[in-house]
Amino acid sequence: MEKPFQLEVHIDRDSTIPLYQQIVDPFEEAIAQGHVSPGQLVEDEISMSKRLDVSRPTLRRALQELVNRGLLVRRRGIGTRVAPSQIHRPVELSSLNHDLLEAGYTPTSRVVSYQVVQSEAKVAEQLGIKPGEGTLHVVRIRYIDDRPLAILRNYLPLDIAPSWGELHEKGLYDCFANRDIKVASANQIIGARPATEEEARDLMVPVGSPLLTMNRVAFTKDGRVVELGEHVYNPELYSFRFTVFTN
Amino acid sequence: MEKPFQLEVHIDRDSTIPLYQQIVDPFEEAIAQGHVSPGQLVEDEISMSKRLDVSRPTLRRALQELVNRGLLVRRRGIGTRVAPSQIHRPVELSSLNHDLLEAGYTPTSRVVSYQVVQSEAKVAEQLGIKPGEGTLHVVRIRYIDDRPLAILRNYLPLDIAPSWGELHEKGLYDCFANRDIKVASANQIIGARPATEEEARDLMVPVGSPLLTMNRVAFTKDGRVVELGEHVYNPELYSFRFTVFTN
DNA sequence: AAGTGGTCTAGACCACGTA
DNA sequence: ACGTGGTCTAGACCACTTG
Repeated sequence: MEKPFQLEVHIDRDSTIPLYQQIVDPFEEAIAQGHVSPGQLVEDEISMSKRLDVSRPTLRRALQELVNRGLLVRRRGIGTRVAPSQIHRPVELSSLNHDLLEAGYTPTSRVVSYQVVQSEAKVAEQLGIKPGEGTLHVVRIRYIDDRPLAILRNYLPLDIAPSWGELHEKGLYDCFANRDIKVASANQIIGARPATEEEARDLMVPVGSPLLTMNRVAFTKDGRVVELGEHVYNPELYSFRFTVFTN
Repeated sequence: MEKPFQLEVHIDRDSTIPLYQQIVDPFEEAIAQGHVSPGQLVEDEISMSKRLDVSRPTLRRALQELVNRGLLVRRRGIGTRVAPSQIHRPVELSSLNHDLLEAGYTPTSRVVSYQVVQSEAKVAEQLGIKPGEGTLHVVRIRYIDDRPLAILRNYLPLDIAPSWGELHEKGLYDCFANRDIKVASANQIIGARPATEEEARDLMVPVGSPLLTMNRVAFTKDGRVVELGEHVYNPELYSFRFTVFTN
């Protein structure tokens, strides 16, 4: 007999937060905090729905969400278990950026260029505006512990463009949040190429040394383009980590 | 008045395929085939559930799945629309690999090394075996149109290791499929670094030129590690493209 | 046989946006 | 006021695994 994990949570039926969300969030937190061990059996959905006094479909919706995020594994006839730790605790590896952040260093950004330019054909097409129309071109350099980490080049629609001062103080996405703009999805392309002379100077690396590149087009859920990014990273300080799920 | 799109689909209640799946798949196909325009309004869920003779929760489940995949956008009080094309038709850009595939060239692989080795500490830890235990180490070179595209280095558990001949004929994941092994998730790390002498020779690029690297640990849904990959790509021929959704 | 998760139903009420 | 999607319920039946 294995003792199943019972999530301790109080459901507030007067809250505006959906019931399933009131289960998902604490459960995710419990896993993140290590209050449940990876691989541990979880209380079955019938008991849990009775105990928390929600309907089975509602509880199932919560559990399904956690399965989608890779935190739970369910097997018919067997039960529900917390996913093995490796899956939701991505490998620690060599990214100085990550190490420095863990060590408490804070990243800083410097705006090195901020100007409205006529959009070239390619940029205009991706932004969904006419070629030649104005767009804000911003170049920032990101540092961590005073070491240059990346050059961030962005094209932004003028009507949602953050001010210079705003950008200097906060990240781009914080500026968006202040305008109630939520990025819902983004197309990304990751590649590599040699550093140009200017990039080498800005990042303090040899000319021609490898750079990690990321091009991004970000959308709101309505499909509006809000950001076009062309970023280059020093690969000795930065790498991309993520978990993919197959369907 | 805008005419909403009505999905033409026959629901087979005797099929073993779930009803919602019988809606998801054709809908996805209809969007991929361009039978619906991006941004086009979709029939509301009440009408659609009546028309297809399924319950509203069942239809909602299908639509929600399509929303999760970024194919539909729903707004309360407004309706459901096909997502803008940019979101589900990722940018065409400079990847010779992609171009060559489109042009009909077929990729080939050559197994350059196939041997059982004692696992080093790091490899053993990631594979979930004891250090020194045996593991199959495979090195392949992938070509496209006779140009070397990538060096694929893999460590595999011995009990699911494909034979040399098998690997030569098919891809690694095809070999897994033959053993009824389904990869459910993978942790990936993408970075860049200079080519070593050996890599430069294999990929026919200058020593020290930029390479795109991808390290992957692949899991079954039970959390079992089935593959450990250390791949390097010629960045002039290959890049990673994907869409991310924020929650 | 018993217990698990997977699918499906018919209906209710609510929140939001438009008119 | 109306129509849209969002949430929730109580219960049914099925498929799979284990004892």
